[in-house]
Amino acid sequence: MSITIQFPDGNSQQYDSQTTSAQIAESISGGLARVAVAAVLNGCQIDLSTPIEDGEHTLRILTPRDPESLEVLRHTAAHIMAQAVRNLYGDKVQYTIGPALTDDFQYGFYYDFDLPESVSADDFGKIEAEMKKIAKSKTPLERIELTPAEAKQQMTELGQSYKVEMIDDLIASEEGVETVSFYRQGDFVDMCRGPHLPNTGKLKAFKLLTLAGAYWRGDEKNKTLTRIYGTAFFDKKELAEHLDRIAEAKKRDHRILGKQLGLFALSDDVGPGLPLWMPKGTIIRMELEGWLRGQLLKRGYQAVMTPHIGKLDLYRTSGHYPYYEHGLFPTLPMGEDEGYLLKPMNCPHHIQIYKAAQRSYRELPVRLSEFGTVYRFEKSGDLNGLTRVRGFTQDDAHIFCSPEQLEAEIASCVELTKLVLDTLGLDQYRVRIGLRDPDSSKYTGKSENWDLAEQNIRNVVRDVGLEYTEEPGEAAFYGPKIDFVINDCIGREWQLGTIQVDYNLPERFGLEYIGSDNTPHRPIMIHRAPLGSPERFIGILIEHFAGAFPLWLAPVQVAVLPVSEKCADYAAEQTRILKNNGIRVELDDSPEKIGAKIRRATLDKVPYMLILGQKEADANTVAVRHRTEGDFGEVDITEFISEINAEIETKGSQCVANRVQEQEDR
RNA sequence: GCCGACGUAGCUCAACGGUAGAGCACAGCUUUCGUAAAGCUGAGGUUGUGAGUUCGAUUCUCACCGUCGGCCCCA
Repeated sequence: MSITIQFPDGNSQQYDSQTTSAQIAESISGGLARVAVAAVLNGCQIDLSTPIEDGEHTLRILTPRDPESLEVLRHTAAHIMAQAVRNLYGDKVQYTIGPALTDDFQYGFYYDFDLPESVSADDFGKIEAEMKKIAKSKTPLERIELTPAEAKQQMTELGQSYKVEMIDDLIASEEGVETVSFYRQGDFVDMCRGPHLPNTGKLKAFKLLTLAGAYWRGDEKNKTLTRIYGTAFFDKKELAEHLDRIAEAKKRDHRILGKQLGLFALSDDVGPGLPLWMPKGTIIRMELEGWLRGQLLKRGYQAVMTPHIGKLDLYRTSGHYPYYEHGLFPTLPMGEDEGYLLKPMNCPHHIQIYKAAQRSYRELPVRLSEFGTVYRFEKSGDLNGLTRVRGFTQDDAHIFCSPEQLEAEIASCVELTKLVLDTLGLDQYRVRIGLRDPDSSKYTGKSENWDLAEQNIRNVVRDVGLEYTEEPGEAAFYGPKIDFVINDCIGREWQLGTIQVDYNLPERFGLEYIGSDNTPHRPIMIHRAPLGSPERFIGILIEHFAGAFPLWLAPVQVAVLPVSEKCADYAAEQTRILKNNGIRVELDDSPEKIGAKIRRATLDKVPYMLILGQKEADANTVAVRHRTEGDFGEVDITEFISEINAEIETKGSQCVANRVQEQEDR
């Protein structure tokens, strides 16, 4: 008997029974055998040392060039780290899981341990040293397969209770299992699916990055394990580049830039998670909100305003209370009354506005919009700059419409959200459809309504041609939603825009409109927020632009920099002209040298600087300098104003830098 | 909330069991300057808060508050 192997190039080759992919690689070339990491047999990843069964197969040898190889490398790195931790902290260490991560911006792998003593990041040096020792030994990794009963017995003997639990789960799983695989490297054995590197010596570039707590199985009722994150690459240069990338990304952090640029502040005295908008940050918000208000008017929204608190009972009706009690600020007591809540959502208030008048089918859809500030008691450990706060605003609106109107309205919300992202150049987002988790009881309303709403959403995203993923369990408690999810500077995901279809709150609140048949009908609601929240959105925006906002959003659009006090009057006059033309301008009349003024304005990321000296005063011109493009030369102030106005109005698609570039090209 | 780390001047950071220092920023003076940092002088701190150990704590211990990284959660 023999095996027939078909290679990716289409060629086939016969081998003896039980040949391994390592041997096959060797038969192709010694070079391939040296760099081989693992193999893919009939689409499944296997170890190089796995003997191949008789028959016809396709086989691909993985080398560091293949993307899958990184996963194998990092997975083995996690095992080597586990062995290092065992060597240092002894046999009382309990092992749980240690997966490779290939999509994460920072981390390449982690391992969760239950440790007999506490470990801190200061210990990384000695763990890394131990890992280096293990790598240097070039110990082969050997796969061992046991029956579940044998595996369980061994793990029980070794006191590895988490592994015992995992084996029990494997046994109880629907498919059942015939074997449980382990990997041995020297005297260290860990239960693992594999595949792994052929030996530990291939791990040459790695670094431990962070230490964190993590609940066993992600359940906060369980014990907190110690998670160590690290990363690994095939060569040291890639690792160094990766670490540079992380360091570079961290410079965009909105919490650092927000402080440096004076955009917002958080004060211990006011309270955690309650951002304060400083004058320059407020400009960004007002510009963004003003633009969005204009878009809403065009789309037939009506602006409303509602108070920050409401009776507790309102939220019982909506279902927010007591379901979300853990996420609410405590009730404000009110004598005989049940008390009031700081509103965690605007929808109950908007619903009352809908209810405050009799509604006819002729006036649907009713689109009520409000930049409504809400308060949610986020857990202290969850707070994060502007991206996770306790007091924030939603660019909220609730659309009340008929079933016939619903999908067009959803589509319009998608269009608006995309317009917002496109206008700001946020093109790296993903779309998530949050569905209810069929096994959970946290959702309100009838199953038929949920099915309908989920179908409405699918219809729209398909029509619009959005790429999306469906994620059960991500729905709001009253309805499924379309979320626009964006990464921050270190790769964490944040939900910005959201569109939620809701058949349930109209029912809970008994909403109606009179149809053309002169009988009452129930409207459907859409909850939507294209920014999500200006706080979070601007937090992400700060990182997206690295603080260098486009002209229309820039807190200071033009810095006027007189070369010396001799031209102070001319500079003041030009400043006044710009101000009168609605430009946000700052005059730097400090007794600094021009280089220092330029430096200051550049660090403040002011888009345009006007350098004004005797020459410009004599010629009645301004010398324009761009924060990144440098000197643009002299121009008449009226021409400068019309150019930057064009850049402001077109949100940057037409800008002075382009004009100058064109001139240079000519 | 949980695990871990951190908290010193407005900011970034240093130092130390004997009550703290630099750079930038700030103020005053000098300089009036041409495309990313002029010079001098000065002011600025109950070392997050509270307790404990100690002759003495900012330093060591504990608690609390806050921040950061994860976990859980996210209407």
